[in-house]
Amino acid sequence: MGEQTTRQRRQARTRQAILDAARELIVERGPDGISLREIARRVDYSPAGIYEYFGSVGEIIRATCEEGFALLKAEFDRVPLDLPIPERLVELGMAYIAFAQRFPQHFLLIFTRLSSNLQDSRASYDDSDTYGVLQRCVQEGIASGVFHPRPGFGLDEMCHYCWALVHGLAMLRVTHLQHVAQHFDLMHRRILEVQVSSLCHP
Amino acid sequence: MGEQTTRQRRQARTRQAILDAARELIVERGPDGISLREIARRVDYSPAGIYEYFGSVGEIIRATCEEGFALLKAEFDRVPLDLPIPERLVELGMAYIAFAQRFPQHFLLIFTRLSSNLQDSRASYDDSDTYGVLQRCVQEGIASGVFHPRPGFGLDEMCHYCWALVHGLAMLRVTHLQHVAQHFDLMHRRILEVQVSSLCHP
DNA sequence: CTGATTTCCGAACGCTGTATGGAAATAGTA
DNA sequence: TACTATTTCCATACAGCGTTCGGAAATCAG
Repeated sequence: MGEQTTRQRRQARTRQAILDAARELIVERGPDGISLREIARRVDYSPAGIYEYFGSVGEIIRATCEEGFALLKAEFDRVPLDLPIPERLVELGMAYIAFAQRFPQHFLLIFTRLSSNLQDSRASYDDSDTYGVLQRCVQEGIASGVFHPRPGFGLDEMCHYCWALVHGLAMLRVTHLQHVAQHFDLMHRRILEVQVSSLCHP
Repeated sequence: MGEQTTRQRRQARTRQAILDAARELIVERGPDGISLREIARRVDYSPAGIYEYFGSVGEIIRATCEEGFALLKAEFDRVPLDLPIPERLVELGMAYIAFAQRFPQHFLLIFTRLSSNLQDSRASYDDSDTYGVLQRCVQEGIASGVFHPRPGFGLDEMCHYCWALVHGLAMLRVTHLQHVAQHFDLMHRRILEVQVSSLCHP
């Protein structure tokens, strides 16, 4: 049993080393720069040796994306829970965008490569309950009477509304506007404030 | 001179055949499925022969994206100009989303591969003035007093607000929600209506 | 018909992900 | 400790990719 754990620990350490190399590679070269052979070089393995730990390069990408979701969740957790709900919703949105700006390659990997990967393996992934954070915030806003749902525009629509906007803002920032030096933070905040206020007034 | 035009016409026809093959390939296999060698096979050329017409596979992608922008512009042009401005803005957004749903591979190519392509060649691309359509519509709304700008939330912010939301809705639809059978059209419309109304009330 | 130019391709280079079969290292057991 | 079984790891090979280069073929201009 102790020996088994020794093996498992070694296995886990190697797995993590592979994921670390993958993460560095993504940061350096972007989503297209991921290469199983380059990862193998960095962890001093042969290309074939990697297959003992991951079944394909797609699995490595999936695992790296899950690490990314954990990072996003960490950004969410830094938003104070005692903030008034409208402000909290704005801050959650800003956290989403901040994540995209701080880890643009991770963000792009998750939202432009993950889904095309999954249609092959049909497997799911762990998003660290990031959507749940949004959902609970909006739900709280509705329950406390701050947000006003109407027929055909309830919790689901509100959540999708919020998610789509911050997703669009973040995505545009790291793709089409990636080379624009201007700071968008203030504009983003103003936009989010307008959106949140549109949830308040019926 | 007549002979020159003969050559130029032949050249243009071959170029178009290459782009047609590229477009079909994208539709069949998605943004990752583009292959210069497969394009060459379909137009009965050798891989090296393609380089007489395009300097790299990146150039083919750029040209295909520009074709995509023209398609998007065509969707925009189907929106009646005599519609009241708020409804017109909603319809423009729906047209954007409709384009993404009708040509998901084109949409993904444009908004997830084009920008990573361009950082290499530093070159620009023709977006068929699609952003201009949005800008003029919002501008008209402000000028006619339907939309109410405020300090720190003027034309630019409004446009970015609108673009980001529809972009997020469209992107989520064709990536993370691509396998959800449910029809999102009604939800999208409701969301856009809420957003546009938030531009009207100060 | 001749010379210049454009068009096209065969071959090669270096890169990629992945499958296979067997060697090396490690583990459990007698 | 010695033997067997399992896990770990790699050399090799295969098929694909984008791109470059040199020269052949076709087309053009004079």
